[in-house]
Amino acid sequence: MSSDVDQATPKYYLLKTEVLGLIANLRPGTLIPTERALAEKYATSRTTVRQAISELVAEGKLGRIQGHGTFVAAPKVTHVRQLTSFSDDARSQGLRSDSTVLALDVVGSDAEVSAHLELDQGKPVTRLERIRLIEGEPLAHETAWLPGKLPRFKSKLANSGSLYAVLAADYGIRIADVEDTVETALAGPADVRLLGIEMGAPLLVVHRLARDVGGTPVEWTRSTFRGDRFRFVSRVKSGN
Amino acid sequence: MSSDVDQATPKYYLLKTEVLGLIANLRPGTLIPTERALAEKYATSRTTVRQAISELVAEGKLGRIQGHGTFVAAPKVTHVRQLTSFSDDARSQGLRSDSTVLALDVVGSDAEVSAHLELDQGKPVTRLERIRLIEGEPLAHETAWLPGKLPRFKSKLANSGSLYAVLAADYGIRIADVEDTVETALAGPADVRLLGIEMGAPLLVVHRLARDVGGTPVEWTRSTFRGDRFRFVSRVKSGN
DNA sequence: CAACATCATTGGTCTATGCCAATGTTGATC
DNA sequence: GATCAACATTGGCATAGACCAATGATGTTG
Repeated sequence: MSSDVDQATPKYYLLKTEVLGLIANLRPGTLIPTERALAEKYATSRTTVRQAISELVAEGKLGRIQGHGTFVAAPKVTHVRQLTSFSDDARSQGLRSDSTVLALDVVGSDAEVSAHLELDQGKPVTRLERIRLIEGEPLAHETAWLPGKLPRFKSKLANSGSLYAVLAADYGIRIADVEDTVETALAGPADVRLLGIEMGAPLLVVHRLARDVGGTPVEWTRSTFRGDRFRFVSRVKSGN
Repeated sequence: MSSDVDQATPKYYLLKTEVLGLIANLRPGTLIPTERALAEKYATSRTTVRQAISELVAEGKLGRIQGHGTFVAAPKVTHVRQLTSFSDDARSQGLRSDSTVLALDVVGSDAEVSAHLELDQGKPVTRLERIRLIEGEPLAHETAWLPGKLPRFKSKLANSGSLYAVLAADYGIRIADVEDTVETALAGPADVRLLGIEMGAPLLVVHRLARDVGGTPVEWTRSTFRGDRFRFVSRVKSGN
């Protein structure tokens, strides 16, 4: 029967608020006190300090480097998605965008890919796996599957860097319709290795299905974005 | 020397994978062993078990209730966003949608709201704060700000439940363009209270700015969605 | 039989502590 | 002066244990 909200606020959450106040006016990169120092200052245990710090790291407010310290994080990068690709988006914001190709090959489609591309399982699909960087920092891990084989795809992609531009210019494939799904996930060892984040960090997992004018699927992509450095923006205009 | 795999992957992550295997073929709602039992079974401490379980809860794979136990979670709800609203989206999927109005009043716009609605600070705006439920379960906390006062807004909204339908039918406001930004956050005490989730759970925070045909902002909304039960879907069609 | 008090169980929070891994500094060596 | 080894510092992982809070079963009582 009793109203009972504030009484129950755990100490680690109060500490989290406290640290937020500490860093409010600090520039990105500024080191904050060590975990052991904070534990002593606020008369608590290092475990409790770590729980507070961990959540602030997961939210993108702090960063930490083992052996170095914990520091104020840089503001989030904003990313715009329309019918454009990653590289176009970045360019439109005046940001330097790069990508590292991890794999570019033709493989047999598995159950998931074939279902989305509406192909029979095992049919050849072109797989393009890339790390996407903005301002030199890895922000996303992206794997795209395209139906069939694309002749001289590698060299053409190397020139442009923009998948959608190559598809349109060299293969006559025009994207007419995309559907994105966004959900949260937590970073595992593979994400840690590829994106340079820490275990358990929140991720935005985006699946994109693109179709051409006739409604035929032409691209199925799974992208993993750093949740701490990223905002997903979609603009929709009424067709009426 | 060292066996390299042990060193690379922390024990809590191995345990996480182990538990994923345990629940792979279990129906939602099935209780898994208690934290103390798991700690004993895998010869580890309860702290380590909790770190593994906590991440699985954050990912929406498990749920837990204090005093009761830890159980397999239900699959995610899919949510479609176009130029539609929450209620329309749910209906199109055959899901029962409700909303609880927490606040419906006229307030002076603060700095953030006035900036987005392109008003002078302090100008009156209509504030509508709601909890959104699907199938009786709270999934989102949503606060919308609309420029000015809307006569008889309360009664009109009560009839329809759909904000966009009311705006169009009763006030002649037609949305022509929306921009959504999506980012991750972690649940604090207020989110815990309103959405019935646990501290530190990942959230999707969506800001929406809607404009009419003339480009005038007509709605600024901040929505907080449960990251564990939700997928954000946006469909974009080419206007070319 | 219904209502209530009791109590064991289970998750939630916190402490205190230890060792490992990565980093950066200090100082010896060439 | 440059190089490299040793060491201190800092975050990362894990243990063992304690107490609290919510839940649900058990048993008592009116």
